[in-house]
Amino acid sequence: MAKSKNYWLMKSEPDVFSIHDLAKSKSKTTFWDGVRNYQARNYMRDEMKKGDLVLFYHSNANPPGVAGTAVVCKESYPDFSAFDQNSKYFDAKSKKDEPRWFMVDIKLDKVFADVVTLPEIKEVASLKEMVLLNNSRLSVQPVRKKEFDTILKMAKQKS
DNA sequence: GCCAACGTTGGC
DNA sequence: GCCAACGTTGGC
Repeated sequence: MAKSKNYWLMKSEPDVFSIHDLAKSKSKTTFWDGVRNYQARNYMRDEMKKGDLVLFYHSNANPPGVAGTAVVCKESYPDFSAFDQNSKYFDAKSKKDEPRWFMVDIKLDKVFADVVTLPEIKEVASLKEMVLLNNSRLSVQPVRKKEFDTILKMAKQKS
């Protein structure tokens, strides 16, 4: 029996790290450092599995929206930026022998020809229950398969 | 740049 | 354990 995949949405500010930065990264892969929210951490640490699919969301962007997809290619391990005093993500409370923050690696899947924008997502009745629309501040969040597929379809229709 | 929503911190 | 104060996120 094939194991079932989980679906996620991860937010990044394109001024900091956009999907195009991911496309330019070595092996089109990056580590998702800097998450300092317990709920988001728990999803990454406990539930994200290799092969899970991710909607790559541009927050604080014009327009905000889903810019493409990625795949989880390495399961959770300590976020080493928390140990680095020179990092803006440094957290003295995260110890190497007892890390507080975790991250995963993701690899680019597709860059959408056009961003599926937040206003477009808001217009779709079947997407009304997305965490994105109901807990706008959570930067790593689960997405239902149906929602993931709907957004892929919207991206295709635009291209 | 504003500000609503919400998570975190810390005094008590 | 409550909750006020504060900081951050993120849409607009």
